[in-house]
Amino acid sequence: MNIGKAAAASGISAKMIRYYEQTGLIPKADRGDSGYRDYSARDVHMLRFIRRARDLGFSVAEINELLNLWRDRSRHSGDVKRLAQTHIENLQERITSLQQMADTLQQLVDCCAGDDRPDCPIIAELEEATDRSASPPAVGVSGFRQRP
Amino acid sequence: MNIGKAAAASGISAKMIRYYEQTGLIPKADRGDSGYRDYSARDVHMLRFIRRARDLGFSVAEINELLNLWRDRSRHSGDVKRLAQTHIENLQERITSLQQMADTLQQLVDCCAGDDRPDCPIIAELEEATDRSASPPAVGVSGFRQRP
DNA sequence: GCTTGACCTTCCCATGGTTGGAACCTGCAT
DNA sequence: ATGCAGGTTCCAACCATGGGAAGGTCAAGC
Repeated sequence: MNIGKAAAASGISAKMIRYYEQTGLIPKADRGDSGYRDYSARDVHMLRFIRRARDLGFSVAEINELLNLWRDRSRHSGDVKRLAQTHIENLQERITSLQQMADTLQQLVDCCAGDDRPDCPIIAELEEATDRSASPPAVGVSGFRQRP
Repeated sequence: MNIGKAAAASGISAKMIRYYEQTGLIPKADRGDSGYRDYSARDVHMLRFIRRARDLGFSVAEINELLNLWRDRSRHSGDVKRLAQTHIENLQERITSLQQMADTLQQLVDCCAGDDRPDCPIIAELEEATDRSASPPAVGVSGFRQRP
């Protein structure tokens, strides 16, 4: 099977398959007489494995570990579980960080009139942070009010 | 004020200040006789503005727009609000995506015994996705059960 | 004056995962 | 034979950031 077929069958682009081979994530593919890479069903299986791991947000380094565990028939599921849990914690950290950004920004947006006047709490906040997390004003961010 | 002081005062590293200048996000700094960059309090103000925008997850391109709006005294707050709202949507998309990953993975982790045996629903899932989103099995992912 | 250490300058390189393109070769169908 | 689709390698770019080398400058202490 050519790299194009393998790409279509696995959901990983031909470009990335070559890249994974180059960086050692996957072993070097066999080559036919023409020099074209040749992939077996087993290879595609591995590529699909990689694809699903990427879909779950694992880094290439983590996928490397997962592949080793996958190949290791005497693996301990505890090792897999630890890896996954660490990754979940990683994801949660990123989520928390992004959510904080979104929340802060949403507060500002809620206070912004959004009209043709220049006064804007969003700009004001960026200009001079009021550290609302320490002492949140009850009335609203930066004291701005919507146009009545 | 030297770049080091400006960096400390703004929270942006000297490296990044030079980078922002090079890429045109900020104007070229004045230079003293020695060739050292010289920053005014106003410059630091702008750098802090940038820093806060980055803390809210805005990209450099978006910060460029924000800076233009900041400098524009006849800006329309509606423009700022739109920019911020688009960014919030962007953040929410990323959050949703990450949360889905975390949820899926958490389900798998919950089903994994995490002991010294090789059987592992996480590996099994990666090996052959069961597309649980389409028809979620009530009993558990991949039918794995914890060791009783 | 001279040394020392901290700071500045520019320039290049690396990260991670992915995509794009150029230049060239092969396989297959007409 | 001709053309096109798809393979090959290599090089570059993205974004934001950090690291480091090689060399110039400032300020303090002797």
